[in-house]
Amino acid sequence: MLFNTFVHIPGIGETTERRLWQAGVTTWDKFVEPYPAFLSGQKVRLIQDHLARSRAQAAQQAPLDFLRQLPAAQRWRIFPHYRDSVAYLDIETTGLSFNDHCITTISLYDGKEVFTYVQGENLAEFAEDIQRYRLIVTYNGKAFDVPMLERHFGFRLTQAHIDLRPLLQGLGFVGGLKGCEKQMGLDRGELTGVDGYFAVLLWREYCRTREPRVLETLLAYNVEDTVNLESLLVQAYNLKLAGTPFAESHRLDMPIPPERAFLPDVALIARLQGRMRGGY
DNA sequence: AACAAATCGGACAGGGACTA
DNA sequence: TAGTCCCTGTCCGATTTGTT
Repeated sequence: MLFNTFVHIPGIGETTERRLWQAGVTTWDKFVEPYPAFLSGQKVRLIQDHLARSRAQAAQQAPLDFLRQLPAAQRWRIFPHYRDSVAYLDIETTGLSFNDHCITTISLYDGKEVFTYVQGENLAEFAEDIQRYRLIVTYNGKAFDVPMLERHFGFRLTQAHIDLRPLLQGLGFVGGLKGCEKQMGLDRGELTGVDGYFAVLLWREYCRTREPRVLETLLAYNVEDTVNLESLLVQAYNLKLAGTPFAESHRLDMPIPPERAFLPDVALIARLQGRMRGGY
């Protein structure tokens, strides 16, 4: 809903934007004479100036500049405009600490296809692949995944980035990725109970045994996280929309998850969980 | 266990409407 | 014109939150 947005203009907050919508100014093109009476001449000029700039940016396909002007709490609005170039992203590591950081696997989903990257195999390819996308979607990735990736690869990820954690928190969903999925009706099947720490154990087990099924289980978990990000963002988008006049017209359909490329080994999961409880 | 970012709450400033 | 008040937007600091 970029073309319905006015809060990117300094001096225009959510209240003024809502009043504009109520006055019938639901898109940039509808900001024409006669202007709503509650706006002073000064405000009218301010909005005119900024809209001219916004139109130019939209024409140049420079939505990144547009995004930077948008208050953090409103970044979700750009999502549909990037849908054809989005990377849902999640990484697994050898632990939580930034000191002994070591990325073990990366999973990337672009809405159609799943890509995975494994340390010791093809991890380096990620650096080039990620450049293809204009939007990154993560859960808590601003604080964890992105800094970790930037440190590992020595580059900066300059794409637009929607972090689902604060977005969902604002909608009342807290409790981590798994908690949010549960509250929003997503089911993990055999992977219920597998978490980030378990992924660390799976990697250790894989290093020890070199069993392909161990790696496949880890990747199944990693991919599940990534694929679910799309459903969560679509639901969050629709919930955000509910407070606007565009709830019906801009509503997004729930995505269809891709064919599962990796299958978890249920017996292995049970065995490792047993070992965890046993205190190993 | 460290860290980054967003949110929240409260304080503050400025525009605009109204009155005398 | 001066004085006042309300609404809106912004700023600052503290707090919340979750990642493997």
